[in-house]
Amino acid sequence: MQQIEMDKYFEPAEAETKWYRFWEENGYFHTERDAGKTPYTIMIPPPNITGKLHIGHALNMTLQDVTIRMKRMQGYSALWVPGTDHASIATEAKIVDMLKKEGLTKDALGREGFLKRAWEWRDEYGGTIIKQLKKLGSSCDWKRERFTLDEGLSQAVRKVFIDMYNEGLIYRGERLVNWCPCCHTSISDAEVEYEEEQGSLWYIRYDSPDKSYSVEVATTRPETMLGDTAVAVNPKDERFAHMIGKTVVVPIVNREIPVIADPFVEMEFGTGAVKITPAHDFNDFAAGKKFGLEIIKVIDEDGKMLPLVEKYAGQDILTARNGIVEELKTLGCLTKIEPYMHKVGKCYRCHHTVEPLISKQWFVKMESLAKPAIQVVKDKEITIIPERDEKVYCHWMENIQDWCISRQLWWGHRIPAYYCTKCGAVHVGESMPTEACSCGHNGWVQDEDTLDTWFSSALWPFSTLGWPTETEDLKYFYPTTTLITGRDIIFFWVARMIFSGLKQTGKVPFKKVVMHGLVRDALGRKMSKSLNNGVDPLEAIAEFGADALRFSLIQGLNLETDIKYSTDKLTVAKAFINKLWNSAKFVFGAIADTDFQSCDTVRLQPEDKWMITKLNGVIQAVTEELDKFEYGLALQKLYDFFWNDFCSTYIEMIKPRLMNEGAVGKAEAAHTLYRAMVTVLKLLHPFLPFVTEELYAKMNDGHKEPLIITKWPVATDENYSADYENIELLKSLISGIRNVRANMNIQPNRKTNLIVVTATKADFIQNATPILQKLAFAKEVFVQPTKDGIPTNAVTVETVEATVYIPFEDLVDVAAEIERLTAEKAKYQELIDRVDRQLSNEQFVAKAPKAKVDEQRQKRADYQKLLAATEERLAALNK
RNA sequence: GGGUGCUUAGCUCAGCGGGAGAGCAUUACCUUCACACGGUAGGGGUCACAGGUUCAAUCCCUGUAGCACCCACCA
Repeated sequence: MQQIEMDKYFEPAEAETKWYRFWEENGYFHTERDAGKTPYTIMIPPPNITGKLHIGHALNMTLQDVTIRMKRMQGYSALWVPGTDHASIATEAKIVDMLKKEGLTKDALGREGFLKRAWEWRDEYGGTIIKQLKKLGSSCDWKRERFTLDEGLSQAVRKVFIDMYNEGLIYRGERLVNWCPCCHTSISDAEVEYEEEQGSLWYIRYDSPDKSYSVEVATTRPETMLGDTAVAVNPKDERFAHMIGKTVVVPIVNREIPVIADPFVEMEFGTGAVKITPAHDFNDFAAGKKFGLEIIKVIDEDGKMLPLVEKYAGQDILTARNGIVEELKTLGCLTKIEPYMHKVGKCYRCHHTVEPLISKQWFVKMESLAKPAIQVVKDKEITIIPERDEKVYCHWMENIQDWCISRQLWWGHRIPAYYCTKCGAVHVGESMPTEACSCGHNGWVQDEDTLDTWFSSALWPFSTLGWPTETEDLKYFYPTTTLITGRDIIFFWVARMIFSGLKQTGKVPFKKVVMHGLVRDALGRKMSKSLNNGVDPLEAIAEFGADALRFSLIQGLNLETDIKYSTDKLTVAKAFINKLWNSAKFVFGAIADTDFQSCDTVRLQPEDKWMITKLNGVIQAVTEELDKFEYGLALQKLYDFFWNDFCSTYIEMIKPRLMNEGAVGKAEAAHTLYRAMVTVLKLLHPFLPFVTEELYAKMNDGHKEPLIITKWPVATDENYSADYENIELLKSLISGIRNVRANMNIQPNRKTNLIVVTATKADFIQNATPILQKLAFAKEVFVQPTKDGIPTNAVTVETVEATVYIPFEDLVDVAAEIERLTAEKAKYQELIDRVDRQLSNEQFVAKAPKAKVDEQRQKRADYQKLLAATEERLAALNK
């Protein structure tokens, strides 16, 4: 056997740079339409240009890359379109922060100046994130990289807005919206997160004008009372029946407001009466509309008090709240304060408390869009994986409210709406009207607002392929095949792509959606800056390599749950890669030394056939698991196969043949070894692209193509079940022998003769002598059909088809062997008893399937045989 | 308040109607010619709890508890 000159360990850094450049420069990531192939399209969830790669991106990218690399190898026209998202609100906030450090503000720069800075930001950080995606090994088609603010995508956005406006699906209205006073913009319902917070419940008494009766209300927000325009009670509530239709007076502002009755009021909660502030609460807004109440704004866009009462004007909410509570105390209207835990809406970007505010905004009418979007999922035109997320999706879609799409931000797609500066008439179109308004005035101004960032990403699957132009790419690659994304953006993004795709293209945007969980730390906590428990993927790559990071993210992965991640997983990954590296070194030596290509199947040995059988099994299993997006199981099956079957069993079994000149089937061993190694490299390539490509390049077998574009393995129909069973028997003999030797404390360097008694497997066992010598520490192996003439002083290993006798010579303790056999005997007896309990149960014999009953009978016979043999040995030793 | 899911070895996770599994960690032994980032053998689990269905339940059904996530206008 030749020794191959190879580094002791795989060096990731060098290989990663080398191979990534090689793949990219040779165009292996680039995909063109090919009528002879089936397209397989994945659109990247475009990362924001706000920051750097985090572990969640690493997981998401790895899963997409595993899938696209397999599909590429399977001969699909595999396209993975990359790109980035302008992320309006998040990016704008970052830029504002940056300006603040320079002593600048948005207003000081003006819209144009601000946008110039924003584009500079994009050029810098958009490039950074792309470089980092490449570090992971992502095989995206970079020639097709897109950005949500690209001209093409912007045109798609304008067209959608204009068309839907003309259809009446987009409208402008003055409504109560979620307002973030920090980001200074409206946000959609989906962008509000609710957090538990310790607050108080204040009880306030509202008297009637003549003080003949009064009503107490309970509120978590006393400051909004300045805008109260009614008190509501439940119509069934007799406590308040006498005052329904009458009035009470709001303290401080001394406004006389009606007492109204509506079933939405919970009689049991608080006092059973609720103050109505239509301008600052969704529930109250609805009630206000229903009862035609006046809407009085209390709080402005900055979260400051409006001048309803002079002394509170301009105060922030909490200051005003304290003042008002004090004043109510003085007036004697505050009857009780109790602590109260409640959920408060927070902005998902900046986590400031969201303020419901009356505002004129643009909305998408959802009802008609939601229905078909639910239908395609129910009809399985779109398969959501894991399946249970289907329910989550449908439930949300069925209860969807209109989508507020306008944002009071500058960074984004500006709304293509123009207003007459005289009469305010609205014109929606590609550009500013040149003609006069119907009022006769000719002066227009464009809407200042931009669109929700998700409005443009909703179009991503088709806008990236050239839509609204009916391009050839669009026809070929759309609908896309699979979307792989985190569960956290199911509503923000996945849902909106589905209804947008259906509406704009008449087709589903993708056929499958694969959703994965969040990456958490080892204790299951979210990774966050404040906890400082994050794992930096770039650091992990620097220390362990991109392959190791990818492996560590997939190992033990399931799509249902969040992923608990710890750096221990990187150590496991590194050990695996090391094992792969060294096994390859061994294989290269074997094939360099042998005319392995001249394999003759006639000379294949049982262990070769066993290996081929196992190989077919793993090819099928890995392919099936990956097609089900069971990445964790696919990798686990590969791991087990590679480590146990390939390395520990097969390589060890063929070493005697490879080491001996002229051994029977030497070329066949080398060939099977080669065949298995190539298959392992191919199956592992999607998971570990760099080390597998490096090893494949080092393999001196005359191949021309790099691994990335070789054919994915397919199982053959070779059937070697008899040989397979023989090797399984041999394995159990070997482990039995090792077991008793370890029990007897026999050192490995002490070889012993083996006498194998077998009526059925004599030839096979005799031929396996070199394997038994290597793996079972045998000196010589004698095979005989009966136990005639076997010496009494021997240790035994019993199997159903063969018994191994290991003569003692001098070192073995007879008493210990008797003890061991006694334990064996008890074990067999227990097994027999268990089977007997079943077989003596008439119900079991009568009702269980016949095959199962036969199986148990066979088991009993086998155990009985082993028990008898053990008893016989005991009797002999006891003499 | 509703919904969904989870609970299997110290940890991360498989499995699944008929003898409890893997990896890591741990114990003992071994530097044997690919690999000590290795090898061999071992220890460790009333498969959350309580009922039910069944000849048979870790696996199916119901309930309970704990945990997680999602949704929702009880002020």
